[in-house]
Amino acid sequence: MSKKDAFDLKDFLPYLLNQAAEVTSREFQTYYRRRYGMLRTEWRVVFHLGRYGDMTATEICDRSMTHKTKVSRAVKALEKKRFIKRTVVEADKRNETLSLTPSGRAAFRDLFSAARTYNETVARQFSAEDNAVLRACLAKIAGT
Amino acid sequence: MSKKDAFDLKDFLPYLLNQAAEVTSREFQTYYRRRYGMLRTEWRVVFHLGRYGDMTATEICDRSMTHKTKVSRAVKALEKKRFIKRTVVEADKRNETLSLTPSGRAAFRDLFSAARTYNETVARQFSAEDNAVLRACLAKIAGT
DNA sequence: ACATATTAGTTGCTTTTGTAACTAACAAGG
DNA sequence: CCTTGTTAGTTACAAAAGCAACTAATATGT
Repeated sequence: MSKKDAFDLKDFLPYLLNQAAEVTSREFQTYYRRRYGMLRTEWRVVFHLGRYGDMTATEICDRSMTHKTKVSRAVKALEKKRFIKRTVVEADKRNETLSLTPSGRAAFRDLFSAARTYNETVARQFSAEDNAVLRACLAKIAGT
Repeated sequence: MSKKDAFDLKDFLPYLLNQAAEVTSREFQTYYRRRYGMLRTEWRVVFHLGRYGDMTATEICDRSMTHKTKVSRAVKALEKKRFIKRTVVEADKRNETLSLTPSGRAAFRDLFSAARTYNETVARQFSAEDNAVLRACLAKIAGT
């Protein structure tokens, strides 16, 4: 973006962000997809339950900024694959607490460590300072 | 990602990148969507033709790393809206040169300047150095 | 020249996502 | 209680994307 007219697709942040997001998503996808037949939102749900403990679908929506229909469908699919189970909350029967089954927990442990490893292979390309800047900028843009 | 076990969704680059990409895409989308009824790939096609001149669909695929079916459908839609037209290349009748119509050119000028403005509002949040780091990291991750 | 491979682009079918309308459970004011 | 409003979650329908098979044109090796 040096000169006035030299505005290029590669200078356009929405484009850059999309390309980068697509590359990393595709790469990591192979783990949860090939190995567990999960979709991205399903992996996110498993991540939340495994990392933060049992919670309701709405809590997952709030924490991961994901729309409730996406989470609803992910929960249904994960239940069918026996990775999670639901328990209606007696005190308020609108709520269902979600929790991992043993095989869900096993999948989580595997994917969690794969995620850390993958994350490090991406991060290793950059210096510690650049990594910090990158993460801070992304978090700010994402509005977190 | 400070301690060994403190690996969080917000430390996971594919997640961060996706969130950031989604926010900016949604924001900028309103321009081409509301004003011209375009989809993202359509806007990319218009951008390419307006910024770099006439070219074929395959060239757009290569330059924007977009799959050919997406471009094919975008071209069809843009043609229907009278933003672009196609001309079969006589030397090799498999190729079609795409070019903007007058109203396509007008839309491009408008969107091009909106894109620059939007880009600056995002970039303004960060120092020049951080912007450079951000862009370099994204470009590297995207593999460009 | 002819069988085979490659390239440009399209189409059909399936999967995934988005939007909005819906049910069921609960809350709160009168 | 009973109307009105909210919240959790689901579902139906439409829009969009992915994938693989397809047509048509050209290139290549023999």
